[in-house]
Amino acid sequence: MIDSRKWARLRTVPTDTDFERMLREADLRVTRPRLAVLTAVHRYPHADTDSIIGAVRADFGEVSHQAVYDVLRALSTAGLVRRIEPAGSAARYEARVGDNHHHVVCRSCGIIADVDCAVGDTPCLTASDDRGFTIDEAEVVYWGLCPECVAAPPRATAAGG
Amino acid sequence: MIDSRKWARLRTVPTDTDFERMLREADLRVTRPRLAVLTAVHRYPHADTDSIIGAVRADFGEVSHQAVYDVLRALSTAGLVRRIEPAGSAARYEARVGDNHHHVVCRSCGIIADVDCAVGDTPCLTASDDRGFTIDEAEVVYWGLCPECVAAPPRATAAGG
DNA sequence: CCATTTTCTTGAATCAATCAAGTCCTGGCC
DNA sequence: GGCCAGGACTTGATTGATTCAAGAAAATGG
Repeated sequence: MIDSRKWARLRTVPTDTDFERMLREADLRVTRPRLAVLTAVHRYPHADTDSIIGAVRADFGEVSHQAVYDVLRALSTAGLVRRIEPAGSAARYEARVGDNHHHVVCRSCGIIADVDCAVGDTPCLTASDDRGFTIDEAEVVYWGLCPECVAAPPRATAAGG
Repeated sequence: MIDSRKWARLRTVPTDTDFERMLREADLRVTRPRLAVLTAVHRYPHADTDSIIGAVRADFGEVSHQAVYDVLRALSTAGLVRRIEPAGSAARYEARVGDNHHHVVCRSCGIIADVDCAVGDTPCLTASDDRGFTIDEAEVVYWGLCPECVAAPPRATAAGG
């Protein structure tokens, strides 16, 4: 299911040592499950919790689903990963943090892609009327169809990614 | 819990007959549960399913939760109501449809307010790079704190509305 | 008023996520 | 290098929102 060798050939990515350092710098204890989850999120951007559990178990061994949930929460809180929840989908996670990028979601197959914001670093923060709210983030989700689904709509609705 | 008389004094809103006409025009059969749900969504914008069930039962009588779920789906599909799902919240519904407005969500109490888009009728539809997707909608959610929560953060986290 | 088709009721099931209690392990200390 | 305390992981149950399924009831067209 996962060919990490092939993947390693294709991209330059954080090593296990990098992940360890990231955890330490975030004041998080370094554990195998955490390294495995961090690796999985980097390897499979926008994966949902279940896929991450699968990936973690594939290249590390049995880990409880609860541990993965705990780790994902810890990493999100620490800012090492970002949690996204497109309507109609379970929570998904990505390792690209710190910039304010947005997402395109395919209505048909559910696949998600990143989109840089055109308006600068903290974009869109200007609502026409903020209703008195103190706004700190503008989240943008573009909905449509991915190239594959435009060409040939798949069997079922939503999912996968 | 619901003072419809007071509410009626304050706003001019669709009457029961209007709702009936809306349903017929959408090729939906006119039933008491549907009228009740449609009324509730108009009366309580951004309410979640559970609140809608409560409102429907309060001014109509016992209705199964399943019926409300079914009706909300039918109304959403027909475009008579719009379903929104802010991260961390259950599905919510609003009757303001047809325009592309956005939402501000309070991180503390969960309350939602409408925000008109500054950029025109079909705003934000221009992603910096659409990744080959065919985009048909841009959904914007502003996150922050509502005026009340800025002044005095409430007891618990998230919810209400 | 009847037939057809849709909608509603009842009750169970699913899925994602969380809670809780106990065991295990990491990191700091001697 | 071993010990301790608090944090992290395992196991198992539970919640909450939503959906599935089968039959009863009601709405529309004739």
